[in-house]
Formats: sequence, structure tokens, C-alpha cells
Amino acid sequence: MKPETLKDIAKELNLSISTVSRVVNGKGYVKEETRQRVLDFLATRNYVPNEIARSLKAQESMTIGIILPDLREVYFNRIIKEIDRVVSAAGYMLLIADTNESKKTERRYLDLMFQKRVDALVISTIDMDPAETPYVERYLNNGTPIIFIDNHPKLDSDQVNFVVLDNHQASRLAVQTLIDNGHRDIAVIAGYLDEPTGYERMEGYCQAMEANDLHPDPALIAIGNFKADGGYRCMEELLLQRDVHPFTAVHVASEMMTIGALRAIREHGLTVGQDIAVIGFDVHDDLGLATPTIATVRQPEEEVGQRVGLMLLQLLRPEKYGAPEETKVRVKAYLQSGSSIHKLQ
Amino acid sequence: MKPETLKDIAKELNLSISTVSRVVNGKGYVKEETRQRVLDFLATRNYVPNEIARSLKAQESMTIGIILPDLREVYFNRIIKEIDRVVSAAGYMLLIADTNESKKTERRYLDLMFQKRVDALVISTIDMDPAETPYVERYLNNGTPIIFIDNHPKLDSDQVNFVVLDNHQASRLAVQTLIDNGHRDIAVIAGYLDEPTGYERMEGYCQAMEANDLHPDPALIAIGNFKADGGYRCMEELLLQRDVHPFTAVHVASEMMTIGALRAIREHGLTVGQDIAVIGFDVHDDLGLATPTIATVRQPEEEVGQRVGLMLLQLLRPEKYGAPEETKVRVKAYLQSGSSIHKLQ
DNA sequence: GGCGGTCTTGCAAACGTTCTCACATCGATA
DNA sequence: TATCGATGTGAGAACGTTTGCAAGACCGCC
Repeated sequence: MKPETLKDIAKELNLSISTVSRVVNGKGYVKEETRQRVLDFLATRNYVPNEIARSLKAQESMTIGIILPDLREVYFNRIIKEIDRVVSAAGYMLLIADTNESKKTERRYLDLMFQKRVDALVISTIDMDPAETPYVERYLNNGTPIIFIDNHPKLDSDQVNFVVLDNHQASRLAVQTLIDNGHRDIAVIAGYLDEPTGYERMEGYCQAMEANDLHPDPALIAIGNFKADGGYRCMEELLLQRDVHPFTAVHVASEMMTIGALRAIREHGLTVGQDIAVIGFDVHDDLGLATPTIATVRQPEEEVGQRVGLMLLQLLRPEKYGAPEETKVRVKAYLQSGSSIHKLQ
Repeated sequence: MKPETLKDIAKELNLSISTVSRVVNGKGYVKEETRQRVLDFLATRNYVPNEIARSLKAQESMTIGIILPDLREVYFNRIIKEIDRVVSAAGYMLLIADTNESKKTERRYLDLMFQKRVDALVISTIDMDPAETPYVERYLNNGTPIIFIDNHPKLDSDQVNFVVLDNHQASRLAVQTLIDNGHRDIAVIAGYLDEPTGYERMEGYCQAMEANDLHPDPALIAIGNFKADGGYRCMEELLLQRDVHPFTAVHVASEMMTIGALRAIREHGLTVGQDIAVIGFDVHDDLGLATPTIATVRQPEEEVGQRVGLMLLQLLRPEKYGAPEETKVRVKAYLQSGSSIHKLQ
């Protein structure tokens, strides 16, 4: 019933625990004859080393914690998959938790994972409060590396590692694409400006406009809530005043807001990619269901995952993987074109 | 640097380890005065119990392993999220691994998770081979519960628990929906018939037809490979012989095949929901991007997750959660209607 | 034949808990 | 005052590993 231990094996073979251990781990002196005897015997049994005991002794759990606000987001899954691929090759496994967007749950998991003594932590936090720092600090004091993804707390210790999207570049890329297609009157639906994500994307829009000697018209800037209803509402407002403040294209700065904006355009009897060009942000339509196909800027999830994975290994085993060159990484978005953008002129 | 231990605390307070342990765990006799003294001291420090040591002593890891072929499938994420929600309330955490559809990797993870002594295992296996059984048997011999999801191995011990979709009912529901809309000449694109998933859905199609006194025309049955290209190819074949073997509707028995079939129809210049009615299987278009919206039967992922979560707790702590009533569960699919089905007559 | 090296093996400590047991104290009861 | 149960505390074993150390066997060399 209960798994066999080294002790059981040793007793049956009339050997000491140490000797059997040495055979199993293949380190230390063992007479070839003895080694074979142990190996042969082991083949007939079902011994599996107890990793928990090993962890206790070695003071490392070979486990990496991942805390996320919502596991259902495709975005995170791709990242996790890559992280798993990279770190599992080095023997690490992933302990994953979904906080369901709750700060309280996030803290609870931060606690639980520390109890479990994860060797490192990857987190997409929703809690930028200084109040959280004690929870995070425990890890840092303990020398346990943390990598933030998706966003990162203001606190700017050099112990804070992150891999996030270059929001400026992403929105710049989106707007520039519209401009390259001949659009000049470009609206933007941004997210909350007090969140870095919202603010930076908005800045990216301005940067691209100015780089092309276009002046962002304040009336063409709408502030949403990152959700579909916000995107819908913003688009409505823009459309209602379109005769006064005309525009031929719009950049929507999040996936869900893009969904809402598309619906608003359709309901106004206008056609996307014909009357109005739309470029979204991080729209996932991998099944290719949308018509017209939605042009969007996307983050390279695989790259993020691989970067995080590698950085983890480098932080955990610098002697083996080398010290990480850069621990604050902003990855570049890429353009996924689609027929939601029509050429102008 | 290194986390404090009970020993450290005990020494500083001039108490024994046992006493401090009793305070921390709130069990056993401790004088109120002592208790306060310990608590006060603890508040100034950063002691976090070492769960690894606890696990070793208690012979349980408070950890549940989850092995999946591809973490990116939305389907799995919803299930995981629910499982996490349910079992985390009881103190369990999830150890998740992505086998990337590789049998070899699956076995490796089966091994690794056993080393880590997970208290239970949830697996969507791609390996029905008897050759796998030794890996699975280790768990069973050890009394570690396993719950299969998505599919389950032929081996029919009563130790084999599962929560899967009722494929018969699902395809029956799909076909019946077409019939209810007036369609009588109904084609089906099935998956591999040597896989239970493919076979059962196909049977469901036949059952619904016969229940309505319709005779499935063998020429209207196409066998795909569960992938988009298979769906495309099958749809092509059906369309090419449509004058000889006419049909007004088709049921496609998997998500990716549905995508392929839709493309084929479009490329033939036909309109879905007008020339041909389509009902898919497990098509995820939660963003609502498709036009027309795709009617589909779907599995209730949340229900699956909750069932699995509850069953886990019941298997792990029957004294607390009661013994599970049923350990072989087939959940019912539900209909998600869409404009890809037009009414006939 | 003694010496120094390489092998071979086992003992025992350590990792940080939990928990049984033994012992001590104390107030209440007979 | 002796006895008892309840209360309070600590010593130490146990969980299953890894590993430093010691002791002995074996070998070749001077």
C-alpha cells in the first residue's frame, strides 16, 4: 500500500540505506557487483524516490509558483505552456493558482506558496498596493526570485524582475499601421489612464501621431474601462459626434474593448474595413472566425514564456545557465494584419 | 536569509519546539500567558511554517497533480479554474503539467508527479495503451485517486474514476436541433471511429436520425481527423457529390473540424445558415466574432470542473465530504444556438 | 612489512515538522 | 492528606532522504 522506501530496499538486500541511495543517485563509490545487485532488485520492485524528503534535505522544492488573476485568458496559457516546457527540462514543476481577480485570494496564495517553499515565483499581480509588499518581501528577503508578468509593481528595487509588453511600441505600431494605410483622422479608445497599461498605450498613440506630424484631436480620444461595454460606449460617443469630429480609423487599446467597439460600429449600420478601419489590441481570433478578420497588435506570448522560463533558470542556477543579462524586459508587439483596415485614397 | 524555523523561535523564547508548535497549530494545552507571549513574538518576526517538512511528517503533500495534452485549450482552462476554486478551499494546490500531446512526456510527468507524492491526480491522457498501466498502476496500488477527464482508458477497474462528456447525448442534441428546424437530409463529419470520442458522437448522430425515422445515408457520413484540414476535406467531398446525395444541414463533430468545414462552404460560394445549416461541436467563440454566429453543442466546462473538484475532495476526505455517489460521470452537453442554422419549410 | 592511496560500506546527523509520552504542577475532592 | 483529573511543558522519535566521516579491505610500491 504505502510506497517503498530506501530503508525497505536496504533491509531486503542486507545493505545500508546509504549504499542503496548511492546506487539510485549514481554518485559515490559502490562496487560494481553491489551496484548490479541493487539495480536488478530494484527492477523487480516499484521503488520511487520520495521527492518530499529530498526537498526537505536539499532545501529546494524544485517547484515554481505561478499566480494569475484568471486562468481562462488564452494569453496566460500560452505563456505557462512555454514556461513549463523550458523549466521542466531542468526538473522543475509548476504550481499554479488562479486568484479570480481578488486581491485577498492573491495574498492567500502568496502565503500558501511560500509555505510550500517554491523556488521561484511568477506572478501577474492585480495588487500594486504597498500593502502587498510584506507578502512579496518575504520572498525577496529569502532570496526567492520573483518575475512579474503582464505588469509590475511601482516599487523599483533591482530585485524586481519582469517581462512585460512594450505598450508604447505596441500602440505606436497599431497607429502607424493605420497611417501607412492612408488614414490621418484617427481616433483611439484607451483604457483607464491611471493604470500604466492604459496610460502607456495612450502615449503610444500620441507618439505615433506626432511622429507623423499629426495632431491628436482631444475629441477623438475616448477613455474606456478595458471591458466590452466600455468599448461599446466609447465607440458610440465617437460615432455620434462624427460629423463634427470626423475620423476614418480607430485604434482600440484592449481586446474586450475592441469587441464592444465592433458591435457599436455594426449597430450603427457601418461596415468595418470599409467605412471605418479598426485595429485592435491583443485580439485573439485564432480560429479565424471573424469577418472581416480583425487587424490587431499582439504580444508574442511564446516569446514571453520562453524569456520567463530562461530567466527563471538563470536566476535559480546561474552557475549552469549564466547570470541573466537583463531582468527587466519589455517585449515587442507584432502586427497581425486583417481586413478590418482598408486603404484610404 | 534562510526562513526561520520553529527551533529559532523556540530558542529565542526559551521554550521548547513542541510548545511553539502547539501555539502555531492551536492544538494541545498551552497556558494562556505563554500563548500570548509566543503570539506577540511571532507578530514581530516573519515565521512561515515549512510545508515540506509538514508534508513529510504527515505523509500528504496537499497537492493535486493535473496532466494535460495542451494547456492552451480553453476547454481545459475553465475546468482547471473550477477545480482550483473548489479544492483550494480545502487547502490543496495544483501541480500542472503540459505533455504537449506526447506519450513519452506524459509518462515522464506521471513519474515526476508520483515522486512529488501528489495526493491525487487528474489526467486527460492521450495514452490508452496497456503499456501505460504500470505508470498508472503505481498510483492505484498506492491508493492515490485518479480522475480521468475528457476521455478514459479502456481498463475498467472500479478504481478508474472519470468525468467525461456524454458524447452520444451531445451529438444527438445537435442533430435533433437540426431536425427541429426542419432539416431531414443531414450530413455528419465525424472523427476517427477507432477513438471512443469519434465513435460515440457518430453513434449519437445515428440515434437521433433513427429516433426520427430518418435513415442515415452512408454517403452523407464523412470521417475526418479531428483537425481543421480534415473538416475542410470532408466538407469538400460532401459538397462535390451534393447533386447525387443532397443535404441541407451538417453536424461537424469537433471544434477544429467545424472551422475547416466552414471555410470549405464559404469557398464553394455557399452561405452558412442559408444554403447549408451547420451545427458544430464544442466551438468556442466566446468573443462572438463569427458571422453568422455558429450554433454548437458545448460541454459545460464549469460543471465538469466542479464535479472533478468535489469528487477529489470526496475521494481524499470521505469522512469530511462524504463518499462520492458516482465516480463515473458523463455530463450532458448543452445547446448554444446561433444563426448558422436556418429554418427549413 | 610498512605505508599511502583508492575503494567499499555503514553509521549517524541533519533537514523542519508533528505528536506521543513522561513528568510536573495545581486545584478540587474524598 | 492522599488521590485524581485537568493543565502545562519538554524530550525525543519519526517521516525518507543525502552526505560527511570513519573504518576496514585491498592494492602497489619502496
